[in-house]
Amino acid sequence: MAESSPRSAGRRREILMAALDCFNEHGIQGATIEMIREKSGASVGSLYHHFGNKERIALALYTEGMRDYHQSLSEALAEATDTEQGIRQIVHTFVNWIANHPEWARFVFYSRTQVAAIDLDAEIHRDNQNYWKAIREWFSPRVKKREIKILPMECYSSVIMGPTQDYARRWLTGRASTDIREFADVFAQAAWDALKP
Amino acid sequence: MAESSPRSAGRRREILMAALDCFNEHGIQGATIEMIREKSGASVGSLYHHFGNKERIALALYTEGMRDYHQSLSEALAEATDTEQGIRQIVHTFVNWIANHPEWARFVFYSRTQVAAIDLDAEIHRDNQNYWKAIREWFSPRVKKREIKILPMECYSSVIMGPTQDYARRWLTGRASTDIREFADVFAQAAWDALKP
Amino acid sequence: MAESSPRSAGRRREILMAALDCFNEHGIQGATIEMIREKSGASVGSLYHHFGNKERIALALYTEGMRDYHQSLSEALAEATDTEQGIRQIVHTFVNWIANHPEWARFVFYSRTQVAAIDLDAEIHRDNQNYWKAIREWFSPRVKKREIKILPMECYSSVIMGPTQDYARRWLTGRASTDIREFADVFAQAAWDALKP
Amino acid sequence: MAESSPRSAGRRREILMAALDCFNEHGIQGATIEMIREKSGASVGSLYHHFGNKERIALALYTEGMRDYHQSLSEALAEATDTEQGIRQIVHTFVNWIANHPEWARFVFYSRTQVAAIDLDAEIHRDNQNYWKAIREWFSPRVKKREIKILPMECYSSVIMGPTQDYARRWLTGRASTDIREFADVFAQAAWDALKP
DNA sequence: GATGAATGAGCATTCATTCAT
DNA sequence: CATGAATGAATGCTCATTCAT
Repeated sequence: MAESSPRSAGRRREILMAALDCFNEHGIQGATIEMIREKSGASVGSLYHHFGNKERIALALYTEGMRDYHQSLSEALAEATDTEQGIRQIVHTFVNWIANHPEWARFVFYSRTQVAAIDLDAEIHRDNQNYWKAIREWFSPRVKKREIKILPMECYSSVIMGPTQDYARRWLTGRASTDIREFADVFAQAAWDALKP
Repeated sequence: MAESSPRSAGRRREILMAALDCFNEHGIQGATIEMIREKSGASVGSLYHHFGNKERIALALYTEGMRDYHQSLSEALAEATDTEQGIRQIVHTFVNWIANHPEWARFVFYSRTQVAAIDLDAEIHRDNQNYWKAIREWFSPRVKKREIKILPMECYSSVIMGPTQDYARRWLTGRASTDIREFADVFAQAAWDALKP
Repeated sequence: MAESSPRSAGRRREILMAALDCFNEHGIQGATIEMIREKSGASVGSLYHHFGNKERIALALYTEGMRDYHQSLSEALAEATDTEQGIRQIVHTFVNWIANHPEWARFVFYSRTQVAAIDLDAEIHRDNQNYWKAIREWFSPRVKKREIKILPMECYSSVIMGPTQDYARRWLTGRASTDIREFADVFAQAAWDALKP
Repeated sequence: MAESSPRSAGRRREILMAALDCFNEHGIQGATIEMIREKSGASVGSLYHHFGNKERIALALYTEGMRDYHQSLSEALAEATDTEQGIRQIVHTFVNWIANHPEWARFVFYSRTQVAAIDLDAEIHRDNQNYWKAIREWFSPRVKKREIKILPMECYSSVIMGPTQDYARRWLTGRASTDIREFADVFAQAAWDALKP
């Protein structure tokens, strides 16, 4: 009663975390309610009480994960003093977030398509727009001042994040073994090399 | 590229192509035998006669897709005279293959994890090893001759293919609209910039 | 007809009325506690506090509905001076009650079987017996005095009420559109025609 | 293969008959697929193979039942030479059909509302229109020739069938014990009394 | 009296797979 | 090689009911 029922807040989180594991191990479709139930310790009814259906658990997971990442990035960009440092920060923030939340990162990478197909509300889409708006606001003036090389608009994110993302996918699925943090500088450098005027 | 092999003729091919669409639209798990049956025009019995079970349809699709791509790449590398041209060829070959087989590309990108979980035979794994061996054979001497910048081994493929791959994912799922071929040079340049000594 | 009894006041009545709508729309089995909760504005706990379970809501509804109708009929018969007028009164009272309480009438007609299966207490059965006893007491002397045509005992109620009841069912479910009151005389006449000696 | 697979025709019928019993005993909603499966001896999959879902079993049952009854009535009317005999035939045909197919009759009477709510295709509605059209074609000329008393159009069917229907409901649910056939003449007479000019 | 989170048995339905023809 | 009826384990989800606050 005091400040958000601790009981149910706990339940909700327990369910979410159990679902994260299950979805990563079996995919959203492959994971069963029963698996999530067993892992979370909640009852089936409780699962449905809190989320309504399986897809909405996935949606909540995706949304919360992305918000957490977007938050980290915003804070990093806010602190970046010059352009080069900002670009490097983008890569480092990404790498750190992945390393700190590998399960969440895996889910977000590998379930984007499926989750997007679910998002009736277009909640994710809205979140995404806000995110890109913030990114653009940081970039625009720097492109104008020619502190960043001119590229087709649609290529920037791929050029900056592509290598990191590719390695992250491999690392998160065990196809690459070296901790991604060891390569953060390599990828940050690659990004800046590709963008410096 | 060769004329369709006799094994792939008729019914078999129809089923495979129908399955490709279904898997891309619903995922391997989400697609049902009934969907594939309807789209292919074959009967349930015929599906099982040709492939044994659903997973093996996915496996066949993946294997054939990858082999076709590997073939293209081998041919391209064989023709590449110098190192820079080779690196550029890698990107261009990738881009062209994606543009010529978008449905197949989508499947291969988005179902890798699921298919890998299926591959009891480790057939894919073997194919992959052959592929990487060929790649290494092309690269090694050029790294030794210092025609390519020294990077941690595990980073090369991410640095070369990451941006292209990232854009390809966005394009194939409709999140980016400009034809990937228009950016082939941009990504080839980025790759070479990152690797030139 | 008396002012709502204290037991029926407030919450209890709100729940009953909400349940009536829900039962009519979805049937007793098809209506859910959640529907009744939403329509009544009460909480789940409150529903159970007042009625114990879903079936007992239906039972209460049926019992109160029937008692109200029986009451109307008793009063009507008490005022009937001669036999023909009495028979006509029976039909008119029925028609009026239906027209004044269409929702209640629908429930009572269409849920009789289901409610009967519930009535552990046989409360309804007892009510019914009292009702038929009263009817018989009004009829018997008139049959003896030959003021009513002799028919097999079990046929009387069907002959008197059948046409009205049939039309009522059709009207209450929208299969007939003309207000049943417009035909009250037609059906009263048919009843008397069938019974006059 | 010869003339409609006897195997599956049998299955279909077995399922239908099992469902009829279950629906009558528990209502459409109350009957479970498991009950029908057990009683019919078919597998769950077979049930769904033939009917698609539970509601469509009910629909098939209703449709086939009504068609059978409509057929009987058509034949009876076709043989009726004069008007009085025709009216009596309507009642007798109804009584006989009920007595010969009591389970089917119960289902049709007590599930009409629920089945109507299911009938997306309005198949029943179409059947019904054909039925009423045939009835009207028999009646119209006789009303014009004044061989039948003038009543409001919507009242005819209630006046003719109401008493029989009311008794049938009571008999089929055990609230009346005398075989309905014993009263066929009583109800036929009542109908003709109400309609003779 | 009121509230609503939690429970879990029960249900309709799906779908990969088999096999007789 | 082809067909499609049959199978039944597995699954997502519902909903009456309880009970701590």
